[in-house]
Amino acid sequence: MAQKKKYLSKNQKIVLDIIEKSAQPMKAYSILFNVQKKGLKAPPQVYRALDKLVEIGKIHKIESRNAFIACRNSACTITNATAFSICESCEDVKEISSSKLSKYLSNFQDKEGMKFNKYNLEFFGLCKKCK
Amino acid sequence: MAQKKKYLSKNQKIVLDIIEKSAQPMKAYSILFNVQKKGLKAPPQVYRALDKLVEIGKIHKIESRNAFIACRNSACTITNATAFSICESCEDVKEISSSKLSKYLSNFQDKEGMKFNKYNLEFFGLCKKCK
DNA sequence: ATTACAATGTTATAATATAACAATAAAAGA
DNA sequence: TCTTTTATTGTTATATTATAACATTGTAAT
Repeated sequence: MAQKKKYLSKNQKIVLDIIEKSAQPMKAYSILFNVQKKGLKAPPQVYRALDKLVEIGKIHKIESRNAFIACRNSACTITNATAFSICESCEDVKEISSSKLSKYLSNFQDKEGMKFNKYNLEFFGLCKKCK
Repeated sequence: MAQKKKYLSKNQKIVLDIIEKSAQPMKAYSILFNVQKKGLKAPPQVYRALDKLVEIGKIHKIESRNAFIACRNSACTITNATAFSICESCEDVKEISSSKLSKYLSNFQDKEGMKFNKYNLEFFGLCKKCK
C-alpha cells in the first residue's frame, strides 16, 4: 500500500499545482517548461516530483500518452486501480470511477487462478464532441 | 478495423520473427540490435515495422514497459482489445485471453453511456515463481 | 505503361527519462 | 538538544525511446 503523506515538498507542490490546473494530461517537459519560472530548471526535479505524486496517488500516468493527469477520484485513495477513457481525436482524457468496474477487475483471476493487486485500463474511442 | 494483410514485407517479417522467438516483450532498440546482421541499421526501419505489426495485430505494445510482444491469441484477430498480466518482479508478461473479460470490457459504458471500441488493460502483481 | 501507394534506406534530431554525485533540509531517535 | 537518518534538492551529463524529412525502390492496380 502506498504511503499516505500529509505534506508535499516544495517541488512536489509546484508540480502538482500545475497538473491540477490543467484539464488535460500534461507531458513532463511541458510541465518542466511551465515550472521554470518557479525555479525547477532540470528534468530530474520534475521527474522526481512526478514519481512521488504517482506513488501517493495524487496523479496518474497515462501510459499510452506518456502524460500525467491529476486524480479527481474519491480523495485519491486509488493508486493501484486506474481506468481512463481517451478520445482518439481530441485526446481528451477522463478518469473513470466505477465501483462496479473496479470490483470486477480487482476480483479478476487469470486461467491459473491468479489475482492482481494493481491494474491500469485505458479505453479508446471518440468523445461526444468528436463523434 | 485494422486491415487484414496476407503478406508481410521483408522488414516486417524480420522484426516479427525476432519478436516471436522471444518469450518476453522486446524493446525497440534491442530488436534493432538483433536485426542489424539482417541489414536493418536504423531505428526508423524497426519502428515502421513495429507500427505496421501493431496495426495488423501481429504484435502488441506493452505500454507501461515500452516493449513489444507477439500475439498468441486466436489467430491475432484482436487488435483492439488487449489484456496482459505483468510480474513486477521478474517482468514476465502474459497475454490474457478471457472471453468473459473481453465481453465485459467491450460492453462497458461510462457514466454518460459511452462505449469504447478499443481498450488496453495491464494487470500487475507477482507471478507464481516470484510469489 | 502509367499511376498510385507501400516499403525502404538514410541522416539527423526530437522527446522521454535516468544515473550519479554533492549539498541541504526535515524528521525521528537518543 | 544533538546527532543520525532519511527525504529532498540542485546540477551536469547521458541514456533511452521515437519521429521528421527526404530520396529511392518495389509492388499492385488500372
